[in-house]
Amino acid sequence: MKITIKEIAAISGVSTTTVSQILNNKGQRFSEETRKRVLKAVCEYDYNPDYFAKNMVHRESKTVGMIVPDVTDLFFSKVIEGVEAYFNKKDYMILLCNSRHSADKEKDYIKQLQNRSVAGILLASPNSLKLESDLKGSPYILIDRGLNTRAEGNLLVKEYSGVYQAIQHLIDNGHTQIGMLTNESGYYEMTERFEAYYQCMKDNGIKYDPTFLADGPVTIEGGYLAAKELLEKRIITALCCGNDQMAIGTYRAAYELGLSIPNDLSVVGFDDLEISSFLNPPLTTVNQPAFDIGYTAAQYLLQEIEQPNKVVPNKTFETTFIERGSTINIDK
Amino acid sequence: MKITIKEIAAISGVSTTTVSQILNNKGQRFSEETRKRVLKAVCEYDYNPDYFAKNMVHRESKTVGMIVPDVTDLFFSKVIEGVEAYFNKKDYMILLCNSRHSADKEKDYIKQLQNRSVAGILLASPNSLKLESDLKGSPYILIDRGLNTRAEGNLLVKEYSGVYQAIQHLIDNGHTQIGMLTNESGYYEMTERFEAYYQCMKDNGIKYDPTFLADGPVTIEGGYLAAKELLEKRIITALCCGNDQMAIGTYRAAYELGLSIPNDLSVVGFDDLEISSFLNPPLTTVNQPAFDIGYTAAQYLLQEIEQPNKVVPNKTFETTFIERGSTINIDK
DNA sequence: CTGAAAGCGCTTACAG
DNA sequence: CTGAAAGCGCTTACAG
Repeated sequence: MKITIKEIAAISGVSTTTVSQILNNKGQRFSEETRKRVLKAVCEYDYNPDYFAKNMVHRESKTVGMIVPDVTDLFFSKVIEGVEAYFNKKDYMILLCNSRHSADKEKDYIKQLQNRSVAGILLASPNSLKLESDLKGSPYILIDRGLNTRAEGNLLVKEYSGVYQAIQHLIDNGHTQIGMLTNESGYYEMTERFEAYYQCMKDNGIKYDPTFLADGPVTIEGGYLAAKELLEKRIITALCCGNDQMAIGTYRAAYELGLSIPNDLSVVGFDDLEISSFLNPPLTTVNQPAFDIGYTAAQYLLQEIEQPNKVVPNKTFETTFIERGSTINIDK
Repeated sequence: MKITIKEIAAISGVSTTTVSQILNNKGQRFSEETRKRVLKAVCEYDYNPDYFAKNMVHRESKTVGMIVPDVTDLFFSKVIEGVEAYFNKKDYMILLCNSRHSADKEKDYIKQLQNRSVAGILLASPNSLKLESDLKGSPYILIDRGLNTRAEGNLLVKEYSGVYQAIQHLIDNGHTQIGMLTNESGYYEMTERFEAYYQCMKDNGIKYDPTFLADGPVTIEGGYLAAKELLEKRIITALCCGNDQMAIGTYRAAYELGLSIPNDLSVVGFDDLEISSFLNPPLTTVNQPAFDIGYTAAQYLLQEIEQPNKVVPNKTFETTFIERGSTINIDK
């Protein structure tokens, strides 16, 4: 068992009150002599106040929970990195929960986290709207979820304008047969991205054809399967993928079907993962600042925790279209 | 504030002892009637014993710490997934720490975790040997670190035989000018992989040439830079990369230098990340079971926690050479 | 079958 | 300048 404040007190010949006060820089000045004596004992025996006992009285767990749909997802792992970076500076630690896209698990995790008296919860989930009532009671921030029922603390990403720009770019380069890989399981941003695709086509007078769409999980494998299905059935010159991971899957599908990117097929993604610029050819995509999103979410959550009455601002993150080698001009 | 056991007791007109006993299925049978009454109140007010108070007496934090060098690393995120999958079943939660490859940070994290009375620590680090003395006191398992000073609980991966096989495969296919991308910052497995390369070359009578080596961080970017440096200075027909991420970087370097994979350059990686089979061409690599490694590490740690006197076995994970499209036979 | 009391390791009024 | 005592919310001997 670890050494206790009582023992430190005994060793240095003072009361526990004194030890506690000195350690917390509280109360009146103690004689330099006793301070030294206490500090020496503390140091010597490597005394650290017990976390649980301390929390019994203070109720500051200095812990937040973070729930993500998939830790191995390249976008989310970058978000986690941002969250961790901020909270680490603030002496908070993160209980990481991997929900595997399951709303039930998310619900369980929220419950568990609340039972542990976490100071707050960061939730990244397509189901977050349904879960907001469960979240009540603890401060929380929703990540990767534009709209929610609150007026503040919303982190928005310009999904729409990013994709719109990408589609416009394709059209400007002579493409009209443009497909899209979507995901209809409830990710708000996927809906936004589709809307942008739809609207941009429309604005350019290109008729919308639902057979140019394929749906699948937002993973490499999901993109591969969706792309394969789509490319086998329709002839298109460009494909807008729901995210970079799906684009990576598309590369493979194209390869297997003997289509060369970008010559036979232009491809654009969304996210601008680190890996995307290393693909062959480098992926044209839309950048969103994953690390920053996590970092900011963490920052907002801490504000909610520490200053519950202060209004948490909303924040909109820019997206940037990045042209690389996977798209080509097909006008003669 | 949450509702307390005292209030539940008051509401159901019994003592806190009774409530506690009933909730924990302890003690003598209580009359069916009082059980019901208590349970009803518990349910109605959604009472949950306070985590900290409970721990004050039980000291079972049901929490483990996990320290990884980089959460965005594709190998580690897979390991995390495995760890989480196991502990979630066991009602444990994970405090995730991202050390960013810094030994100082690792040390801090260990300290912090211990102060929080975690039940155990999972450490993935090239510095783990140096840190073992800090770890003393809590149960721990080292991940991704073949040898340590302990006789038990070692997780070994057959790094050596995997790479040996890969190199032999290259040689059998006519390659003799084989380069390697290494990392000398202390990762045990990187050393193992290099050793295998070295030995296999030697066993096949190919003279070892240190200029066929390039060193760099075990990331995509690191692989890109190292490969570029190497490929610009030496003509080689095959390159063995320290891991798949470095191989991905190599694809880009080759692309920029106008080298076609596999025609101008055969490439092999290590890890068999999900993404690797989707590369263009699909990467020839050596599979190691990242998820399993995490899962098993978690399992072993839990055993150490729950049965401190029982010997934790050692376990060796197999690696499998997987031939895909990035290597070619260059014999006529 | 049930409850009063002690104790887990801290912190914090309060008193001197 | 310092300490005795109460209290945080539980659980667990112990007693009846």
